[in-house]
Amino acid sequence: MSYAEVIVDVTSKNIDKPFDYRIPERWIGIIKRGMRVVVPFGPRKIQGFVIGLKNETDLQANLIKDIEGLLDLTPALTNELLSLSEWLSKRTLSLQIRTLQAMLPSALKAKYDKELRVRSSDSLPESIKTLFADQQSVNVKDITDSKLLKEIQKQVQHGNLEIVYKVAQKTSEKKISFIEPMMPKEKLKDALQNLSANAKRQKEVLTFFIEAEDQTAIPAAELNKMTGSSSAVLRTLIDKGFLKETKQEVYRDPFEDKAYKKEFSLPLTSDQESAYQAIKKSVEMQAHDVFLLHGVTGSGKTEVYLQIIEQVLNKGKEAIVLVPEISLTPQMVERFKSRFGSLVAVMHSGLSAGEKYDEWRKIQRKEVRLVVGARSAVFAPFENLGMVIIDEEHEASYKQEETPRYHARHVAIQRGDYHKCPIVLGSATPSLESFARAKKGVYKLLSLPNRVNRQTMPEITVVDMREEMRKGNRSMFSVNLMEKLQQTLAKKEQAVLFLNKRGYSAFIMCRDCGHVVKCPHCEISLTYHRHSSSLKCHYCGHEEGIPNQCPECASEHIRYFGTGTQRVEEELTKVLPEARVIRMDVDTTSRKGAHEKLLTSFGNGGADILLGTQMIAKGLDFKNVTLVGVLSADTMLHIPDFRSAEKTFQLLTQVSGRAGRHEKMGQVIIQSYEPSHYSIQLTKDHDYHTFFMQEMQNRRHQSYPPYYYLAMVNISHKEVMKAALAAEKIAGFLKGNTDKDTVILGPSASPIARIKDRYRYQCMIKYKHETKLIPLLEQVLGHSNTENDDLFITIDMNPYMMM
DNA sequence: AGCACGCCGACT
DNA sequence: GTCGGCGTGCTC
Repeated sequence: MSYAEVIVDVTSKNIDKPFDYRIPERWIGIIKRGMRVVVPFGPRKIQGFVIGLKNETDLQANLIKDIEGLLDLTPALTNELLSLSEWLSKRTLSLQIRTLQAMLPSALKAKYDKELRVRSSDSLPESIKTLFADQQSVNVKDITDSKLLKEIQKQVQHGNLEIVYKVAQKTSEKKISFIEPMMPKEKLKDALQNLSANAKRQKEVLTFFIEAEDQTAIPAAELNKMTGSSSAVLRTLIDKGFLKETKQEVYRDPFEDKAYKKEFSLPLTSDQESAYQAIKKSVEMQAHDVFLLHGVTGSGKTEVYLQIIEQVLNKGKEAIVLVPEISLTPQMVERFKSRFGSLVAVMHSGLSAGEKYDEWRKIQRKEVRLVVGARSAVFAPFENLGMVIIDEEHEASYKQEETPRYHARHVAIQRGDYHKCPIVLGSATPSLESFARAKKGVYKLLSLPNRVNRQTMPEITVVDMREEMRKGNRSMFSVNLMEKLQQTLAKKEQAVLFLNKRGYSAFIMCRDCGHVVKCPHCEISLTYHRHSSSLKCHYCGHEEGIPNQCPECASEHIRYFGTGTQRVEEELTKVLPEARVIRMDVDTTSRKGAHEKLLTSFGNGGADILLGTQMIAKGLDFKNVTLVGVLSADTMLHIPDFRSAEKTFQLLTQVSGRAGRHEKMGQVIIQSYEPSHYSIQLTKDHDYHTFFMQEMQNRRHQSYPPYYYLAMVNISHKEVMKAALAAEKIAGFLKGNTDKDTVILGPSASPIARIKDRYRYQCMIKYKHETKLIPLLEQVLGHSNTENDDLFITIDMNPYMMM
């Protein structure tokens, strides 16, 4: 095979196809599909992925170029992942290079450098000679002086300078040096004698090796610590030929300082047992079944996962467990680590690029057989996959909101089909899509309707906040919640207070005219940042100072509104001064590890009340928590999203589930301004089924999923008119070319009408069977950013974000 | 996406 | 005359 088909690292529509390259003689048989290579592309050099090998090419011999470098010795992508990338590109309408990159840790992304080298220094001007005074090559990026750049261009043309294009990967293996003696002890003793009298440190190092039991290599850092030496001293000894330095690759271990107690299987309840048996059967038959494990909060889904994984591993296969933003649930990691020890790799957003890379390599090298991770872990390069488990399958974070806009559930099922293995979706509040499929028999439904150890579900009380208001209570705590908080504190038990974050980020408002400072580039109000004492835009990064007077009415009565949690905390200390409160929000958890620290502290009884947003809704399991308060249940009901009721129900159920998970009975207070809304009432009754039926009716009437599929076309342009016009045209085109039962909504201005000075329009497509849709949308996409038009079009198949 | 080539206005 | 602006077109 002397030619390779290469997908090159260029994000452009017309480049998104395989380019043929000749494989140099020395690499024939070495270069394989899935390897990353360096190829010449036009005047530069770029990274590419080998997706195919062949003996012939249709290309003229004079046009073809040689592969110039190898970036992998073993393929970074398996054959399965290569075809998965092709499938995914088609489904999500994204460039194949984007899907290939999405499958790899960001450390493997290419880093490009342009360097200057001198070819002949004879006629170089002084300005350039000084550049090269103390170095062989100069990075073009470091040169900012435009005069100098021009001179350089001239010299390049004259052939006196040359540009060298470099390709490397972003982050590489971590290597540490090991030191070992170069000679037997006897010789070392001689060397020691001959050292000069004041070489104290050198003597200590040599003595160390003479006295050491064996002569094995020891990490330099450790050696330095033990002998009080330094790298300079070691360097000298190495240069003298007494010692040898070798570099060895090590893993960055994010869990280094943690010991995990080995834990064993717990006995299963009969519900758990029958779910377990059903999945086990499918594992044994190597059937590609999709299970929906519907288990109420506290029903022990995780234990089922753990035991079924054990089965999979025992069969010599591998497993992937997806969890939503895992860094938020250290308890979960702990359970997997303590059950499966070093067989587990962990992949989540809290890890550095290097740490993620190392975890990925453990998978690639088959050193682990199980991955626990967030969305992207669904691409773990296992070749003998036996199962994918998606915990909290309804979570929106499984949908990637940048290209490629894929849903991990979709990818998991596709992989399961390839490997002929079962997929398990678990949730207390399944997404409507999944539950509907389970009812239709497309997925297999398994139920865990009871909590383990026969605990009852917590008692939920809904408080009407309008009523509180009428009674003259203007605080954010209802009388009922206050009483319960006091009782909980008196009993030395703990409470969790949950605040729906939306609409509660810190902002600045004029008290006279109500003006809120907005971003000049986006249709969104600016967020107040205490540390920098400034206003920032979360969409474009715009930052400005805090005004002394209202820019609208010049009033000086400008008021700062803290984040919801800050305000609640303030009020809480006023009404319950004796309570110890831990607040968890973006402010208090931004530092690495802060999250876990706060949770551990709370778990150890370091506080009475845990106050927080979304991040405390999931996976927390504390014995002493008996009260859960939801301060404002309905803030999410009013966002422009057909899933808002579903999301509200899921979130409230999730939060309520934090109460009374162990021996002590739990209770939940939900405060609401719209207490009769079905998503709140049915949370109260723990009635998922009725909620499902009710919500399905709404979806049917409005032609939303799961009755229809969705696709969202987003159109943006710097000029309102051009954006609106293009949107109009696109909608017209789609209306004219789709089936009768396809509904085209819009175009309409996006809920956030402007971001980064670009006006945004959207157009939603609801369809049932639309075979022509993908090619149609490809055609639409073809008009993106052409003719230097500055028109951006993006398409989201199956959108979760309507903004 | 970059990068080079190429064709027109204002400068040492 | 030349420098340098950015429109156009190509990349195995």
